[in-house]
Amino acid sequence: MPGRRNVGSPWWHGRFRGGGYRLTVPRQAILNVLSRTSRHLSAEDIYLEVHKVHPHVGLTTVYRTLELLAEMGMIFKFDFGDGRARYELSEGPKSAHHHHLICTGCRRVIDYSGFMDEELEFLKRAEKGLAKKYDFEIKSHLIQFYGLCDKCRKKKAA
Amino acid sequence: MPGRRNVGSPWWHGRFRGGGYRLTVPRQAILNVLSRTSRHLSAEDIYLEVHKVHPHVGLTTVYRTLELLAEMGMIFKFDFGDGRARYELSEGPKSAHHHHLICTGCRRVIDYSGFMDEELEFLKRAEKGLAKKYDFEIKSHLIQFYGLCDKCRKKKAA
DNA sequence: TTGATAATGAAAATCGTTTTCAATAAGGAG
DNA sequence: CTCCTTATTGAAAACGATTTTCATTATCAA
Ligand SMILES: [Mn+2]
Ligand SMILES: [Mn+2]
Ligand SMILES: [Zn+2]
Ligand SMILES: [Zn+2]
Repeated sequence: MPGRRNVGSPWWHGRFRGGGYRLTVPRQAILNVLSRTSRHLSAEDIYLEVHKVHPHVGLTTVYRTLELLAEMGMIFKFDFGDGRARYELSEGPKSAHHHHLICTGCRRVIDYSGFMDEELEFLKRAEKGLAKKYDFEIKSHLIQFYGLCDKCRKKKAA
Repeated sequence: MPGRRNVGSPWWHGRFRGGGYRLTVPRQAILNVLSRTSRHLSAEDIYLEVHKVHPHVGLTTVYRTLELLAEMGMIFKFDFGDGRARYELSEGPKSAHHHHLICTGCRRVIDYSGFMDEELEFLKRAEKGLAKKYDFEIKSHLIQFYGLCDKCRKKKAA
């Protein structure tokens, strides 16, 4: 039965071995949760989700794992202004480079991935200019738009 | 002695009267601190600075005032990733629209105000496209670049 | 199978920020 | 100017997300 051996061995296994890290049950569970959702989960959200399958996994471990994954560049950590950090997978089959629209009325967060060509153009120029002007090497960027979603705009009008 | 009357009556006085707010000693002191610096102060930074002149002003009042000023749009509140909010005046004689370069090596924050024409171009297109695609009305934006400053880059090379 | 040690979990600690509540003071009315 | 309403304040306590501590457990290379 060839091909059966690697079932349950997702794409991220190699990343851990490389860094000298151990691939533990909590870490796999957390990565599974993150890879299944397109939402922007908090540490507690993830803890609760993991808890359904692995009730013994603690919130502390969730925090530690998220910190590690962020260091490894496997997840992004965001501050959308509601007092808790939120996380999402940075790579993998599903996720693509995107930014966020944040509704200041209802706190809804919308993934936004259009106009990446314009953005790339802007970033390329900025990167070059900033490197020269401030002797600063850009590694990553954060772009967020704040405003009102359709529902909140209609609510306001009423 | 015409012209003497308004000494000590800065440009922001009118903003308070308009909103039905009282222009108190702590609020003026906080605005004075913010208007004198180009740094990105935390609530405690501001508290300590105000404390030199007005030792009776409490940290609680600083937090409350900062919240009010942010609501009024007179200051911006930032998260540069060091676990505390940082503030800067959003308008006034000195400040101009700008964004931030954040060194992930030493946490230094550099004000960046070049290439605003490119940015404006990008934002204009994004705004229009997002309004149509997501029915979302952009009110403001946050752009931050992360990377390594000159000193940290040299340190790393050594 | 075994040993070194990375990783874990429960509880306590941390720390920036918010809430509580009685006392104070800004500023309009008279 | 004086009085009065009430917005504002300050000290202390509460809050809540995140981090630290430390004894126990589990990973995985040998
Ligand atoms: Mn997203
Ligand atoms: Mn700035
Ligand atoms: Zn909304
Ligand atoms: Zn640096």
